[in-house]
Amino acid sequence: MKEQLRQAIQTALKQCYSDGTLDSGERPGEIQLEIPKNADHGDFSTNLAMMLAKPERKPPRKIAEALVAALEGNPLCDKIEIAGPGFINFRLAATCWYEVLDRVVEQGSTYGRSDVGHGTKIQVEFVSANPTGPLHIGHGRGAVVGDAVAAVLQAAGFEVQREYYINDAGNQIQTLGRSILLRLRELQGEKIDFPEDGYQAPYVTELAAQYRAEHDELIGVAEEEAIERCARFGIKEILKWIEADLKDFGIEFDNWYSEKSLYDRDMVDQELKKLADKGLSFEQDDALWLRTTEFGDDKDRVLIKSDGSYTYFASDVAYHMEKFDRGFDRVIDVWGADHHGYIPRMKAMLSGLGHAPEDLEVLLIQMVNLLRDGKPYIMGKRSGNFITLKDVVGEVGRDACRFFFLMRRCDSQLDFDLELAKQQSSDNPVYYVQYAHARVCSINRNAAEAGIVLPEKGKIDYSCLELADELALVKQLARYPETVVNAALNYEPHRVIFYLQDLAAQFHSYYNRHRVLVDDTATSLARLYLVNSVRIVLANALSLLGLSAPDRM
RNA sequence: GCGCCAGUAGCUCAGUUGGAUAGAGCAACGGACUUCUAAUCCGUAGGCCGAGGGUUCGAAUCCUUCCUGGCGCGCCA
Repeated sequence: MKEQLRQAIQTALKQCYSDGTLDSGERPGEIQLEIPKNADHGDFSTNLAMMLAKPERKPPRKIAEALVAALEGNPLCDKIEIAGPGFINFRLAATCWYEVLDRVVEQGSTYGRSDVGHGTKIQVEFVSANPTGPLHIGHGRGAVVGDAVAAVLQAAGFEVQREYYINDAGNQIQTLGRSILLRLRELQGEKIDFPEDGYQAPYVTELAAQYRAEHDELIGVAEEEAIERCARFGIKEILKWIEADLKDFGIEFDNWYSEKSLYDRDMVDQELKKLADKGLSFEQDDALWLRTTEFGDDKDRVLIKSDGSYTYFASDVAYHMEKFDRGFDRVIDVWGADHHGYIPRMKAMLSGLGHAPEDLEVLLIQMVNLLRDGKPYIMGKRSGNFITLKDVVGEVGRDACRFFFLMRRCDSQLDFDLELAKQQSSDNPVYYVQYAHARVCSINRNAAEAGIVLPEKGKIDYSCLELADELALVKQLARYPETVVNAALNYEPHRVIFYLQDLAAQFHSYYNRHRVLVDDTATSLARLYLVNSVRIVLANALSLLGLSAPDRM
């Protein structure tokens, strides 16, 4: 709809240039078309005349008049007005709008999908929590946002892979292995002085008990080997928990990528060598450094420590280089905001390799403050005093939890009060939206009972839909595809949530004001057609975000 | 000290990428169930968009200086 209008304006503009009405020769960039906040200002509005005022050195209203004259008689528009300082306001013909309903019905579950991505390959890496313990609520937010970003990108025609990066190499894995081993010895009757820096949480003891039940008892096995076996066992089991918890939350990955496998395949050395060959790294104080300061970082960074071991950064660099080797055009990382200090060095590394800065997009997920009854709930992995994601999903529910995380832009902090979320669950916004869907389903059941069959595409009398409420609903439906595209291009899935709330509100209002099934059959059929279009779009948007669309509530 | 994010109604947040009179939800107050599901709707009230300066036809939005809150600034992971 919007694009058709844009085309028409483009044509009018060309005409003005060719007949000399406009003569600066300076062409504007993209024509900006927006939906005015105030409905009196029409369906669409453009500031084109004001943009041209300067290069043309003519008053904006004069330019607007020329453009309007060139648009005269266009079948798309009912009314074109010049307003304010030089806005051109368009009111589209009602028949154009009703075609949207046919489009929704025809496309069904694919309505809202587009191809603006042209199959560009994007990888979204998210969660990537260390496999040293269960997921907590902060991971949950990153998980939902990452999943939803991937989903809107897919809907907009990008080719998307969801990946989880497993940090299964490094010190924290040693710590996990040692912690399990010590608990195991404790279970075997040894008296153990459990270290401060070990993982103290009860699940470590559970893992030890499970290990004891499934394997031999590691008596007489060398310390280092014993730790290694415990660590591998722990990672394997914990990853099972993580995968299961995510699945219960509606999140599945296309690929689980192991950090350790980078070392096993000698990828880290290979990628570091490429950097060295390009002169991007240097040796100093027995360590190997990456020259990130040349590309905007405030400090050079160590890749290999003076003791010969690799930093976490080294494997991260290799990992990201390898992502592009795998053929992705763009890479998105979803990180906790506390890692933001890492961005400059990662971008510096990529610039050094000739990538554009926007090839890597890092989405920072701000902290989730977990509260219970308004009081902060302090969590620490070691203390064992934490509520897992699984607990929260079980307590609040999957839909409510996902909805809550998607309601805000990810770069603002979020208070999550467990009691509040539970207590409010009856008037939680997610139910508001789902209720709209259930209501249409209910109308459908009543219609079926009365022997009224939902009309096929285009088989209704549009003149029955003359209420302002009805036209407004149709216009809202028309906006859905554009909403998805904007959510994708800006990595902002919350736009879809707000769209859903707006659509549901309009529907509820309409429902309360007018009956769908009335005495006049033609009107009933037309309205049934309309509300089912609403239902399709609600269902599409809900499913896009991994939310259910219940038939009854 | 330096950097990143935020500051919009009493509370929680949107704000279509610089547009016209800044919007929702909750909380408050007043109404609507004999009618397709009241988990709903209608109405009232609520604002110096953290503060100052700048850019222009036009700023919550852009630039700048401050203020407040959160988070970072390792040869840790």
